[in-house]
Amino acid sequence: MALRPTARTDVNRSAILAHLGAHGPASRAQLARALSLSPALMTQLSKDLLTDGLIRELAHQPSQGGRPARMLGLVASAGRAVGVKIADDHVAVVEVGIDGTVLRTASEPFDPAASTMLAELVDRLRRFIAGGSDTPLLGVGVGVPGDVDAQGTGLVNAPSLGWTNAPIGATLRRELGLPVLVENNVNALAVAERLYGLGRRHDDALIVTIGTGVGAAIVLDGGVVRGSRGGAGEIGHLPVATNGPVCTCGNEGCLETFISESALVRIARERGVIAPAAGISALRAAADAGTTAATEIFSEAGHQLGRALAGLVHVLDPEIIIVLGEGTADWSHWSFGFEPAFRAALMPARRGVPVAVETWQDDSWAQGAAALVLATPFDAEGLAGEQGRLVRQRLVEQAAAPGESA
Amino acid sequence: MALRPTARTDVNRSAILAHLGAHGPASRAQLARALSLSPALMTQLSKDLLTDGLIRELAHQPSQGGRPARMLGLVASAGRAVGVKIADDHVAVVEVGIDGTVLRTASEPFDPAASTMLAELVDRLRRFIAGGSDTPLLGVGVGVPGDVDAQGTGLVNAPSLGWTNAPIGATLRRELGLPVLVENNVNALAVAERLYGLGRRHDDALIVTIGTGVGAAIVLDGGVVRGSRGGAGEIGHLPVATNGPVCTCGNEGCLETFISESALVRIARERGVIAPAAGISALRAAADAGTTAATEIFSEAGHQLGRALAGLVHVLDPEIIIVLGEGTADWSHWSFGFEPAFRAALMPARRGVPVAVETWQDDSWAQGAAALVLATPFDAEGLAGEQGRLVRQRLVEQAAAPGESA
DNA sequence: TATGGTTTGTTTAGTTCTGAATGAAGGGGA
DNA sequence: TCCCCTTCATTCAGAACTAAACAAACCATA
Repeated sequence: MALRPTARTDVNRSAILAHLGAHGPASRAQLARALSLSPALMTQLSKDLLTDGLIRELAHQPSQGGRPARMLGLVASAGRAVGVKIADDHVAVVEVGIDGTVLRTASEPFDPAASTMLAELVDRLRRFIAGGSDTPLLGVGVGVPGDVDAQGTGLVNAPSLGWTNAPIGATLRRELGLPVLVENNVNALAVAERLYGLGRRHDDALIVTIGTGVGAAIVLDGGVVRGSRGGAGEIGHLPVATNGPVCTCGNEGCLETFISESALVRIARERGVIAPAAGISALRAAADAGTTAATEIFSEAGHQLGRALAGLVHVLDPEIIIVLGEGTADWSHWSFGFEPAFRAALMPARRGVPVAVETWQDDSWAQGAAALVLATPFDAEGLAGEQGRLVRQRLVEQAAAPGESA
Repeated sequence: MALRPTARTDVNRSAILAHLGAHGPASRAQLARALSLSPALMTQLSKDLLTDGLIRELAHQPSQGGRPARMLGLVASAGRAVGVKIADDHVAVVEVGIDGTVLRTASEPFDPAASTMLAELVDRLRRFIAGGSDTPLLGVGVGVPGDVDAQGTGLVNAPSLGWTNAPIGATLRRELGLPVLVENNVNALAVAERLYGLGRRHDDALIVTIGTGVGAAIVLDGGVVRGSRGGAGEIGHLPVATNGPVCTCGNEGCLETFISESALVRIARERGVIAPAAGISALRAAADAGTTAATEIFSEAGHQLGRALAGLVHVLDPEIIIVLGEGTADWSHWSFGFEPAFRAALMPARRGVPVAVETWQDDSWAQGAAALVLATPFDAEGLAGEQGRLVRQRLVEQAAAPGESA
């Protein structure tokens, strides 16, 4: 493919801002190296950004053998973003600063199958946004448990929510008058992980979530893989056994039927480890208390996950596997089965692939969605399309004239 | 002629040439759209290429509502490339024109485990190249059954050849004095498929080879995925059964233990379908003759492959699956088991993914390797690195001064 | 304390590329 | 036939970018 020099300055100015936001203050020389731009251009661009009030000069850094670097830092009030996580029973919303820090959170019950669903969603977001600070709001990121045709369009197919071609992006955009980016929730998480988490240092990573279900996002050559219809990363329906429980998808032996939360609960009930009406918390408590039958259930799940991920390491050759999600709270129990199965199933040449478990917070999903907005400056290939351009535009415009914010 | 064309012009000039080679003649406007360049720049670049004699103006095309397009086409004598396939018992070499057509082929026995292996390889290539036409030779592409650190470096790890960090790229480059690109053979095939085959119309594809082993290459967002160490696409060791035959990698239930050529032969012998000393051709003959026990073996292999590929469709969300390799000759037998297993294992939303079986020729592997050289112009991200730059340079220089001294 | 080396940042001159206006060449309807 | 529309291609002013030289600030070492 040829280079896309369209709107280069726009992309480069934003890339500087994003880099400062993601990696903290940096010198002009560091930025030039990181973004593959000439020092000459960095001088020019940083001058513009300084006069626009988007960045400012910080203290000098001690010399590293030559002239000491004058650091550049973001002006924190330059912008903020709103992230939305849509689940099958609630909506979580967060407001994050341009540097990725969470400023405000909210969570409310929500019925995605209701006919008034879209109006309700708009209403909730309007109220949340109204309560925010007065720094420019750059846009809204939405994470959904399903396939999204394109981030900028935001047409969602999510069987678990009962959605078929739900026009989330277009509707929110029209009603809120803001740039809106919609993406699969695991992919959004991967974007956040790449900006702020461990993925920052890895251009090829496999990001796996465990919780109510199991999901994955694929980072290759620094970008999150979407696939032809935005559906890449669906590892829950990898066949891992020739005969096994019947999955919701109609098949036997899907990975999900062994390791999803409901699968663990089902197994625990069958084996009498927990009461017929008890749930995952009972199983977790039993395992934490050292009940062998309970820890075995987690360990077996870890075993299945380990084998499946080893297969994916062979297919994708990532540098690292990063595990996230509500289920990571029980990782100590999973790892008993995971580690031996994973390592044994790997070819010798791949046996060194590290597996990292990131700390998980309640609002991580929504934070990931917000990262969609804050990541747009990196989006040179136009993954976010027109909406990404609008986000960049708002960042530059509103900072230049901070008076009328929507 | 331009005084000092920088990297970007170089890339764009080459992108034009590659597009013409891959997709046939095109108008300036079409090229501008395809390569995301402005029409203004296309005018400039095509003028340069015309005066350099690399392209020429063809006939007008009938109007499509406006001014008719004046088509531009490659000058066929602008260059050629050599492709090398290295297998565990022989080496195949082809010479292809800039438009991808095979001009000449050769195949000789070869022992990759011999200590004189590199010298032998150089010798064979020297002799082959000496017999070629006098159009400029742009470079040599090498396909190997193993992991390659980077196309331009060409450090190969190939257990099946007994190679550990074999410096194929550096050695050939030094000895031949030509740009050399080394890549995993399935990845090279994917590059060719993307340039000349069905993959031309698909930015996200899964390319699967069946034959002595089973392999895959992943095309995402238009590019062939290499993974962190050039090892992506290894699907032979996906775990597909909880207990099964022990694989050469030491595990149980790898896909390869069910569907590789040696696995089929082993099963056929166990079941008495073929004689204990007979091989794959005997099994094939039996199946072609309609022997149920033989067709069943293929059908079972198809079943396993179908389930595994369905899993990968969920993970990668390709637009299409393309099947290649020596084994495609028996596809009619495979498909009995493949189709139902594949379709059934897919989630409803993905059930429409087409599976295409491409015609296979003996020299397809080597042709794929040659495509590495001819594809370098597309290589904006520098996958081929310095060697790619050299290929482009040769293309421009040699065409600018054909025959004369430079 | 000079001297040379290193890293950072700026300036200058010149190239590459885009946007917008314009010309070129044809189709189709009243 | 004339007029408007579409698509293809070129021209030109100016923006974006780079390379290369230079200036600034600091360290190390003799």
